[in-house]
Amino acid sequence: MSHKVFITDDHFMIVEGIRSLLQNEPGIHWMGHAMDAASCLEFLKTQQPDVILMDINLPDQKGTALCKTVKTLYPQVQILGLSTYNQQPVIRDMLSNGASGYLLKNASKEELIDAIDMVAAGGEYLCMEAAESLKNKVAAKPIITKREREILHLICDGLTNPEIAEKLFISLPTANTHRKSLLAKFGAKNVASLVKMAVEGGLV
Amino acid sequence: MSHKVFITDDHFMIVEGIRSLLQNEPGIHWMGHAMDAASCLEFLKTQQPDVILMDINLPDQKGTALCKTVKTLYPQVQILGLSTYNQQPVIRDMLSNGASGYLLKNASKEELIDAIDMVAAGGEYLCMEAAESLKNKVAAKPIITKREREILHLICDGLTNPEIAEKLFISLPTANTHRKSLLAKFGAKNVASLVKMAVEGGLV
DNA sequence: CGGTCAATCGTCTGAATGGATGATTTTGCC
DNA sequence: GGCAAAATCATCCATTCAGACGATTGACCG
Repeated sequence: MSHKVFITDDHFMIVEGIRSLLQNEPGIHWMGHAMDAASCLEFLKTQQPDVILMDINLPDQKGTALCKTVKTLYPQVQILGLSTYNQQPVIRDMLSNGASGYLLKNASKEELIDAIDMVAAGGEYLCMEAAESLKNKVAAKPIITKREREILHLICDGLTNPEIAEKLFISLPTANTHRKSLLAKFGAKNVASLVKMAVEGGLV
Repeated sequence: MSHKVFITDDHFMIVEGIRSLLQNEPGIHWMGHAMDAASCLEFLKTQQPDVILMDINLPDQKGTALCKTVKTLYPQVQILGLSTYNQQPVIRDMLSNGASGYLLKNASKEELIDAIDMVAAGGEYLCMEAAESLKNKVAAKPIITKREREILHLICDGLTNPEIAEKLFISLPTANTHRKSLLAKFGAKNVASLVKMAVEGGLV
Protein backbone atom coordinates (compact mmCIF):
# COMPACT_ATOMS: atom_id res chain seq x y z
CA MET A 1 0.00 0.00 0.00
CA SER A 2 1.10 3.50 -0.75
CA HIS A 3 1.75 6.12 1.91
CA LYS A 4 0.48 9.60 1.22
CA VAL A 5 3.18 12.11 2.12
CA PHE A 6 2.95 15.88 2.49
CA ILE A 7 5.67 18.31 3.47
CA THR A 8 5.57 21.62 5.29
CA ASP A 9 8.82 23.51 5.03
CA ASP A 10 9.69 27.03 3.98
CA HIS A 11 13.05 25.97 2.55
CA PHE A 12 12.50 25.52 -1.11
CA MET A 13 15.64 23.48 -1.63
CA ILE A 14 14.67 20.99 1.02
CA VAL A 15 11.21 20.56 -0.43
CA GLU A 16 12.69 20.09 -3.86
CA GLY A 17 15.26 17.62 -2.54
CA ILE A 18 12.70 15.47 -0.81
CA ARG A 19 10.36 15.63 -3.75
CA SER A 20 13.16 14.51 -6.02
CA LEU A 21 14.00 11.68 -3.64
CA LEU A 22 10.46 10.45 -3.16
CA GLN A 23 8.54 11.11 -6.33
CA ASN A 24 9.63 7.96 -8.12
CA GLU A 25 9.63 5.86 -5.02
CA PRO A 26 7.16 2.99 -5.04
CA GLY A 27 5.06 2.99 -1.92
CA ILE A 28 5.15 6.77 -1.60
CA HIS A 29 2.48 9.04 -2.94
CA TRP A 30 3.68 12.64 -3.03
CA MET A 31 0.85 14.99 -2.19
CA GLY A 32 2.67 18.28 -2.43
CA HIS A 33 4.03 20.85 -0.03
CA ALA A 34 3.23 23.98 1.96
CA MET A 35 5.67 26.75 2.76
CA ASP A 36 4.01 27.88 5.96
CA ALA A 37 1.65 26.75 8.69
CA ALA A 38 -1.38 28.54 7.28
CA SER A 39 -1.22 26.84 3.88
CA CYS A 40 -0.58 23.54 5.59
CA LEU A 41 -3.80 23.80 7.59
CA GLU A 42 -5.62 25.01 4.49
CA PHE A 43 -4.49 21.92 2.62
CA LEU A 44 -5.55 19.60 5.42
CA LYS A 45 -9.11 20.89 5.20
CA THR A 46 -9.55 19.09 1.91
CA GLN A 47 -7.10 16.20 2.02
CA GLN A 48 -5.31 14.24 4.70
CA PRO A 49 -1.95 12.65 4.13
CA ASP A 50 -0.70 9.68 6.11
CA VAL A 51 2.49 11.45 7.04
CA ILE A 52 3.49 15.10 7.23
CA LEU A 53 7.15 16.00 7.17
CA MET A 54 7.28 19.16 9.19
CA ASP A 55 10.05 21.69 9.59
CA ILE A 56 10.67 23.15 13.02
CA ASN A 57 11.07 26.73 11.92
CA LEU A 58 8.22 28.09 9.88
CA PRO A 59 7.76 31.74 8.98
CA ASP A 60 4.34 32.21 10.53
CA GLN A 61 4.28 29.76 13.40
CA LYS A 62 6.51 27.48 15.42
CA GLY A 63 6.60 23.94 14.11
CA THR A 64 5.74 22.72 17.59
CA ALA A 65 2.54 24.77 17.66
CA LEU A 66 1.49 23.62 14.22
CA CYS A 67 2.21 20.06 15.29
CA LYS A 68 -0.17 20.37 18.19
CA THR A 69 -2.91 21.95 16.08
CA VAL A 70 -2.68 19.30 13.40
CA LYS A 71 -2.74 16.42 15.87
CA THR A 72 -5.79 17.92 17.58
CA LEU A 73 -7.74 18.39 14.37
CA TYR A 74 -6.53 15.27 12.55
CA PRO A 75 -5.26 12.71 15.06
CA GLN A 76 -4.81 10.06 12.39
CA VAL A 77 -2.18 12.11 10.58
CA GLN A 78 1.33 11.14 11.62
CA ILE A 79 3.94 13.86 11.94
CA LEU A 80 7.66 13.55 11.36
CA GLY A 81 9.74 16.48 12.62
CA LEU A 82 12.44 17.75 10.34
CA SER A 83 15.30 20.02 11.22
CA THR A 84 18.77 21.05 10.18
CA TYR A 85 20.51 20.71 13.46
CA ASN A 86 20.20 18.72 16.58
CA GLN A 87 18.37 20.74 19.16
CA GLN A 88 17.30 18.75 22.20
CA PRO A 89 14.65 21.05 23.65
CA VAL A 90 12.88 21.41 20.32
CA ILE A 91 12.91 17.70 19.68
CA ARG A 92 11.40 17.17 23.09
CA ASP A 93 8.72 19.75 22.36
CA MET A 94 7.83 18.20 19.04
CA LEU A 95 7.45 14.76 20.52
CA SER A 96 5.39 15.96 23.46
CA ASN A 97 3.16 17.83 21.01
CA GLY A 98 2.30 14.68 19.17
CA ALA A 99 5.03 14.12 16.62
CA SER A 100 5.83 10.49 15.95
CA GLY A 101 9.44 10.98 15.03
CA TYR A 102 12.29 13.24 14.28
CA LEU A 103 14.73 13.39 11.42
CA LEU A 104 17.75 15.53 10.60
CA LYS A 105 18.08 17.03 7.17
CA ASN A 106 21.34 15.27 6.52
CA ALA A 107 19.53 11.93 6.59
CA SER A 108 20.00 9.58 3.67
CA LYS A 109 17.28 8.52 1.28
CA GLU A 110 17.00 5.14 2.99
CA GLU A 111 16.66 6.75 6.39
CA LEU A 112 13.95 9.05 5.12
CA ILE A 113 11.92 6.24 3.61
CA ASP A 114 12.41 4.06 6.66
CA ALA A 115 11.18 6.85 8.87
CA ILE A 116 8.11 7.44 6.74
CA ASP A 117 7.26 3.74 6.73
CA MET A 118 7.70 3.49 10.46
CA VAL A 119 5.50 6.39 11.44
CA ALA A 120 2.89 5.61 8.77
CA ALA A 121 2.58 2.19 10.37
CA GLY A 122 1.88 3.91 13.67
CA GLY A 123 5.37 3.46 15.00
CA GLU A 124 7.99 5.93 16.09
CA TYR A 125 11.21 6.96 14.48
CA LEU A 126 14.07 8.92 15.97
CA CYS A 127 17.24 9.50 14.02
CA MET A 128 20.34 8.30 15.80
CA GLU A 129 21.60 11.76 16.66
CA ALA A 130 18.29 12.81 18.14
CA ALA A 131 17.92 9.65 20.18
CA GLU A 132 21.45 10.09 21.42
CA SER A 133 20.96 13.65 22.53
CA LEU A 134 17.68 12.83 24.24
CA LYS A 135 19.41 10.15 26.23
CA ASN A 136 22.41 12.23 27.21
CA LYS A 137 20.75 15.43 28.28
CA VAL A 138 17.98 15.30 30.81
CA ALA A 139 17.94 19.08 30.58
CA ALA A 140 14.18 19.41 30.38
CA LYS A 141 13.04 22.96 29.94
CA PRO A 142 11.48 24.02 33.24
CA ILE A 143 7.93 25.26 33.40
CA ILE A 144 7.95 29.00 33.93
CA THR A 145 5.06 31.38 34.37
CA LYS A 146 4.10 34.18 32.00
CA ARG A 147 5.51 36.81 34.28
CA GLU A 148 8.76 34.91 34.66
CA ARG A 149 9.12 34.65 30.92
CA GLU A 150 8.76 38.43 30.76
CA ILE A 151 11.46 38.92 33.33
CA LEU A 152 13.65 36.36 31.58
CA HIS A 153 13.48 38.35 28.37
CA LEU A 154 14.50 41.54 30.11
CA ILE A 155 17.35 39.79 31.90
CA CYS A 156 18.61 38.45 28.60
CA ASP A 157 18.49 41.96 27.19
CA GLY A 158 20.86 43.01 29.92
CA LEU A 159 18.50 44.81 32.27
CA THR A 160 19.36 44.86 35.96
CA ASN A 161 16.87 44.32 38.76
CA PRO A 162 16.26 48.04 39.34
CA GLU A 163 15.70 48.57 35.62
CA ILE A 164 13.31 45.65 35.39
CA ALA A 165 11.43 46.92 38.41
CA GLU A 166 11.04 50.34 36.86
CA LYS A 167 10.05 49.01 33.48
CA LEU A 168 7.37 46.67 34.81
CA PHE A 169 6.15 49.00 37.56
CA ILE A 170 6.98 46.53 40.28
CA SER A 171 9.22 46.86 43.30
CA LEU A 172 12.85 45.85 43.30
CA PRO A 173 12.31 42.93 45.69
CA THR A 174 9.66 41.53 43.40
CA ALA A 175 11.89 41.73 40.37
CA ASN A 176 14.54 40.04 42.45
CA THR A 177 12.15 37.29 43.52
CA HIS A 178 11.28 36.49 39.92
CA ARG A 179 14.92 36.48 38.98
CA LYS A 180 15.67 34.08 41.78
CA SER A 181 12.87 31.69 40.92
CA LEU A 182 14.15 31.63 37.35
CA LEU A 183 17.61 30.72 38.60
CA ALA A 184 16.11 28.03 40.80
CA LYS A 185 13.89 26.56 38.09
CA PHE A 186 16.68 26.45 35.55
CA GLY A 187 19.16 25.20 38.08
CA ALA A 188 21.48 27.99 37.08
CA LYS A 189 23.88 29.46 39.58
CA ASN A 190 24.02 32.89 37.96
CA VAL A 191 22.63 34.95 35.10
CA ALA A 192 25.36 33.84 32.74
CA SER A 193 24.28 30.22 32.65
CA LEU A 194 20.63 31.25 32.83
CA VAL A 195 20.95 33.38 29.71
CA LYS A 196 22.88 30.68 27.92
CA MET A 197 20.20 28.09 28.64
CA ALA A 198 17.46 30.48 27.63
CA VAL A 199 19.08 31.41 24.35
CA GLU A 200 20.01 27.85 23.48
CA GLY A 201 16.57 26.62 24.53
CA GLY A 202 15.01 29.03 22.09
CA LEU A 203 13.20 31.01 24.78
CA VAL A 204 14.49 34.30 23.51
CA MET B 1 28.96 29.13 -21.85
CA SER B 2 28.33 26.63 -19.13
CA HIS B 3 29.17 27.22 -15.48
CA LYS B 4 30.74 24.34 -13.63
CA VAL B 5 29.08 24.02 -10.24
CA PHE B 6 30.13 21.98 -7.22
CA ILE B 7 28.46 21.78 -3.83
CA THR B 8 29.83 21.13 -0.37
CA ASP B 9 27.12 20.41 2.15
CA ASP B 10 26.60 17.62 4.64
CA HIS B 11 22.82 17.78 4.32
CA PHE B 12 21.87 15.12 1.88
CA MET B 13 18.44 16.55 1.20
CA ILE B 14 19.83 19.92 0.27
CA VAL B 15 22.37 18.39 -2.07
CA GLU B 16 19.66 16.32 -3.67
CA GLY B 17 17.37 19.31 -3.95
CA ILE B 18 19.93 21.49 -5.65
CA ARG B 19 21.01 18.67 -7.93
CA SER B 20 17.40 18.14 -8.92
CA LEU B 21 16.99 21.84 -9.58
CA LEU B 22 20.15 22.29 -11.58
CA GLN B 23 20.85 19.08 -13.42
CA ASN B 24 18.65 19.82 -16.40
CA GLU B 25 19.38 23.49 -16.40
CA PRO B 26 21.10 24.76 -19.53
CA GLY B 27 24.17 26.79 -18.69
CA ILE B 28 24.91 24.76 -15.56
CA HIS B 29 27.29 21.84 -15.48
CA TRP B 30 26.81 19.83 -12.32
CA MET B 31 30.15 18.50 -11.10
CA GLY B 32 29.01 16.66 -8.01
CA HIS B 33 29.14 17.22 -4.27
CA ALA B 34 31.18 16.71 -1.14
CA MET B 35 29.76 16.09 2.31
CA ASP B 36 32.66 17.58 4.23
CA ALA B 37 35.59 19.94 3.93
CA ALA B 38 38.17 17.19 3.47
CA SER B 39 36.46 15.63 0.45
CA CYS B 40 35.90 19.05 -0.99
CA LEU B 41 39.61 19.84 -0.90
CA GLU B 42 40.36 16.38 -2.26
CA PHE B 43 38.09 17.01 -5.20
CA LEU B 44 39.64 20.38 -5.93
CA LYS B 45 43.05 18.76 -6.35
CA THR B 46 41.91 17.24 -9.62
CA GLN B 47 39.17 19.53 -10.88
CA GLN B 48 38.15 23.12 -10.35
CA PRO B 49 34.57 24.28 -10.65
CA ASP B 50 33.60 27.85 -11.45
CA VAL B 51 31.38 28.10 -8.44
CA ILE B 52 31.22 26.22 -5.16
CA LEU B 53 28.02 26.30 -3.16
CA MET B 54 29.26 25.97 0.39
CA ASP B 55 27.35 25.25 3.57
CA ILE B 56 28.31 27.14 6.70
CA ASN B 57 28.21 24.20 9.04
CA LEU B 58 30.32 21.26 8.01
CA PRO B 59 31.07 18.28 10.20
CA ASP B 60 34.85 18.53 10.10
CA GLN B 61 35.49 22.23 9.66
CA LYS B 62 33.79 25.59 9.76
CA GLY B 63 32.57 26.73 6.37
CA THR B 64 34.38 30.01 6.92
CA ALA B 65 37.70 28.22 7.39
CA LEU B 66 37.19 26.07 4.31
CA CYS B 67 36.27 29.17 2.38
CA LYS B 68 39.57 30.79 3.26
CA THR B 69 41.56 27.68 2.37
CA VAL B 70 39.88 27.27 -0.98
CA LYS B 71 40.30 30.91 -1.94
CA THR B 72 43.97 30.75 -1.01
CA LEU B 73 44.68 27.62 -3.04
CA TYR B 74 42.34 28.34 -5.94
CA PRO B 75 41.63 32.06 -6.15
CA GLN B 76 39.74 31.71 -9.43
CA VAL B 77 37.05 29.55 -7.82
CA GLN B 78 34.04 31.59 -6.73
CA ILE B 79 32.30 30.68 -3.51
CA LEU B 80 28.65 31.12 -2.68
CA GLY B 81 27.75 30.70 0.98
CA LEU B 82 24.70 28.65 1.78
CA SER B 83 22.83 28.50 5.02
CA THR B 84 19.49 27.73 6.57
CA TYR B 85 19.04 30.79 8.63
CA ASN B 86 20.07 34.36 8.58
CA GLN B 87 23.07 34.82 10.82
CA GLN B 88 24.75 38.18 10.44
CA PRO B 89 28.11 37.41 12.01
CA VAL B 90 28.59 34.28 9.94
CA ILE B 91 27.67 36.02 6.73
CA ARG B 92 30.18 38.69 7.54
CA ASP B 93 32.83 36.05 8.19
CA MET B 94 32.16 34.25 4.95
CA LEU B 95 32.41 37.42 2.90
CA SER B 96 35.57 38.57 4.60
CA ASN B 97 37.05 35.14 3.97
CA GLY B 98 36.60 35.47 0.25
CA ALA B 99 33.07 34.33 -0.49
CA SER B 100 31.42 36.18 -3.37
CA GLY B 101 27.91 35.84 -2.15
CA TYR B 102 25.43 34.41 0.26
CA LEU B 103 22.18 32.57 -0.21
CA LEU B 104 19.55 31.21 2.13
CA LYS B 105 18.27 27.71 1.66
CA ASN B 106 14.74 28.90 1.16
CA ALA B 107 15.79 30.63 -2.05
CA SER B 108 13.83 29.89 -5.21
CA LYS B 109 15.24 28.17 -8.26
CA GLU B 110 15.50 31.49 -10.09
CA GLU B 111 17.33 33.09 -7.22
CA LEU B 112 19.77 30.19 -7.08
CA ILE B 113 20.56 30.36 -10.78
CA ASP B 114 20.81 34.13 -10.72
CA ALA B 115 23.26 33.92 -7.87
CA ILE B 116 25.40 31.33 -9.64
CA ASP B 117 25.48 33.41 -12.81
CA MET B 118 26.39 36.53 -10.91
CA VAL B 119 29.32 35.11 -8.97
CA ALA B 120 30.55 33.04 -11.91
CA ALA B 121 30.80 36.30 -13.83
CA GLY B 122 32.98 37.67 -11.06
CA GLY B 123 30.20 39.62 -9.46
CA GLU B 124 28.67 39.43 -6.01
CA TYR B 125 25.31 38.17 -4.87
CA LEU B 126 23.61 38.68 -1.54
CA CYS B 127 20.14 37.40 -0.94
CA MET B 128 17.74 40.09 0.16
CA GLU B 129 17.53 38.91 3.73
CA ALA B 130 21.29 38.79 4.12
CA ALA B 131 21.79 42.20 2.58
CA GLU B 132 19.08 43.57 4.83
CA SER B 133 20.59 42.21 7.99
CA LEU B 134 24.04 43.42 7.04
CA LYS B 135 22.68 46.90 6.59
CA ASN B 136 20.63 47.02 9.75
CA LYS B 137 23.05 45.65 12.25
CA VAL B 138 26.40 47.30 12.57
CA ALA B 139 27.02 44.79 15.33
CA ALA B 140 30.39 43.67 14.05
CA LYS B 141 31.82 40.93 16.17
CA PRO B 142 34.62 42.58 18.12
CA ILE B 143 38.13 41.24 17.81
CA ILE B 144 38.97 39.38 20.97
CA THR B 145 42.21 37.68 21.96
CA LYS B 146 42.70 33.98 22.52
CA ARG B 147 42.74 34.41 26.26
CA GLU B 148 39.61 36.48 26.20
CA ARG B 149 37.83 33.84 24.21
CA GLU B 150 38.80 31.33 26.88
CA ILE B 151 37.40 33.55 29.60
CA LEU B 152 34.29 34.17 27.56
CA HIS B 153 33.62 30.45 27.34
CA LEU B 154 33.95 30.03 31.07
CA ILE B 155 31.71 33.01 31.73
CA CYS B 156 29.07 31.53 29.46
CA ASP B 157 29.33 28.27 31.35
CA GLY B 158 28.38 30.17 34.46
CA LEU B 159 31.73 30.41 36.18
CA THR B 160 32.33 33.39 38.44
CA ASN B 161 35.51 35.45 38.59
CA PRO B 162 37.00 33.51 41.52
CA GLU B 163 36.23 30.21 39.79
CA ILE B 164 37.77 31.36 36.54
CA ALA B 165 40.84 32.58 38.38
CA GLU B 166 41.27 29.23 40.09
CA LYS B 167 40.68 27.24 36.93
CA LEU B 168 43.17 29.17 34.82
CA PHE B 169 45.73 29.64 37.59
CA ILE B 170 45.54 33.41 37.40
CA SER B 171 44.70 35.97 40.05
CA LEU B 172 41.20 37.25 40.61
CA PRO B 173 42.02 40.78 39.42
CA THR B 174 43.31 39.35 36.16
CA ALA B 175 40.20 37.32 35.56
CA ASN B 176 38.23 40.43 36.33
CA THR B 177 40.27 42.50 33.89
CA HIS B 178 39.60 40.05 31.08
CA ARG B 179 35.92 40.04 31.92
CA LYS B 180 35.83 43.77 31.82
CA SER B 181 37.61 44.06 28.49
CA LEU B 182 35.10 41.61 27.08
CA LEU B 183 32.26 43.76 28.35
CA ALA B 184 33.95 46.82 26.84
CA LYS B 185 34.67 45.21 23.48
CA PHE B 186 31.16 43.87 23.12
CA GLY B 187 29.62 47.05 24.41
CA ALA B 188 27.67 45.02 26.93
CA LYS B 189 26.74 46.48 30.29
CA ASN B 190 26.66 43.18 32.12
CA VAL B 191 27.20 39.45 31.68
CA ALA B 192 23.63 38.85 30.66
CA SER B 193 23.88 40.80 27.43
CA LEU B 194 27.44 39.60 26.92
CA VAL B 195 26.40 35.96 27.06
CA LYS B 196 23.45 36.61 24.81
CA MET B 197 25.65 38.24 22.17
CA ALA B 198 28.22 35.49 22.42
CA VAL B 199 25.69 32.69 22.06
CA GLU B 200 23.85 34.38 19.24
CA GLY B 201 27.10 35.27 17.55
CA GLY B 202 28.07 31.61 17.52
CA LEU B 203 31.10 32.11 19.75
CA VAL B 204 30.06 29.36 22.09
C1' DC C 1 -14.81 26.24 51.25
C1' DG C 2 -10.00 25.03 51.39
C1' DG C 3 -5.82 24.14 48.91
C1' DT C 4 -2.49 25.43 45.63
C1' DC C 5 0.10 28.60 43.19
C1' DA C 6 1.27 32.99 40.86
C1' DA C 7 2.53 37.47 41.90
C1' DT C 8 3.48 40.82 44.88
C1' DC C 9 6.43 43.07 48.76
C1' DG C 10 9.70 43.06 52.50
C1' DT C 11 14.54 42.64 55.40
C1' DC C 12 19.17 41.13 55.87
C1' DT C 13 23.82 39.80 54.36
C1' DG C 14 27.99 38.20 52.18
C1' DA C 15 29.71 37.56 47.69
C1' DA C 16 30.35 39.05 43.10
C1' DT C 17 30.21 42.48 39.67
C1' DG C 18 31.46 46.69 37.05
C1' DG C 19 33.99 51.11 36.70
C1' DA C 20 38.24 53.84 37.16
C1' DT C 21 43.27 53.80 36.92
C1' DG C 22 47.77 52.29 36.77
C1' DA C 23 51.73 49.13 36.47
C1' DT C 24 54.61 45.05 35.07
C1' DT C 25 55.92 41.32 32.18
C1' DT C 26 55.61 38.57 28.22
C1' DT C 27 54.87 37.90 23.43
C1' DG C 28 54.55 38.75 18.55
C1' DC C 29 56.06 41.27 14.87
C1' DC C 30 58.66 44.65 11.92
C1' DG D 1 66.58 45.60 19.08
C1' DG D 2 62.41 47.99 19.79
C1' DC D 3 57.52 48.86 19.42
C1' DA D 4 52.77 47.42 20.14
C1' DA D 5 49.68 44.49 21.92
C1' DA D 6 48.45 40.90 25.10
C1' DA D 7 48.43 39.11 29.54
C1' DT D 8 49.31 39.63 34.03
C1' DC D 9 48.54 41.87 38.76
C1' DA D 10 46.95 45.52 41.85
C1' DT D 11 43.79 48.93 44.74
C1' DC D 12 39.54 51.41 45.54
C1' DC D 13 34.60 51.64 45.65
C1' DA D 14 29.68 51.76 44.57
C1' DT D 15 26.28 48.81 42.73
C1' DT D 16 24.25 44.58 42.00
C1' DC D 17 23.48 39.92 42.75
C1' DA D 18 22.09 35.72 45.05
C1' DG D 19 20.73 33.20 49.28
C1' DA D 20 17.82 32.75 53.26
C1' DC D 21 14.15 34.03 55.58
C1' DG D 22 8.94 35.41 55.78
C1' DA D 23 4.41 37.35 54.33
C1' DT D 24 0.15 39.01 51.80
C1' DT D 25 -3.03 39.14 48.08
C1' DG D 26 -5.79 37.22 44.47
C1' DA D 27 -7.01 33.69 41.14
C1' DC D 28 -8.19 29.22 39.84
C1' DC D 29 -9.99 24.55 40.83
C1' DG D 30 -11.90 20.46 42.80
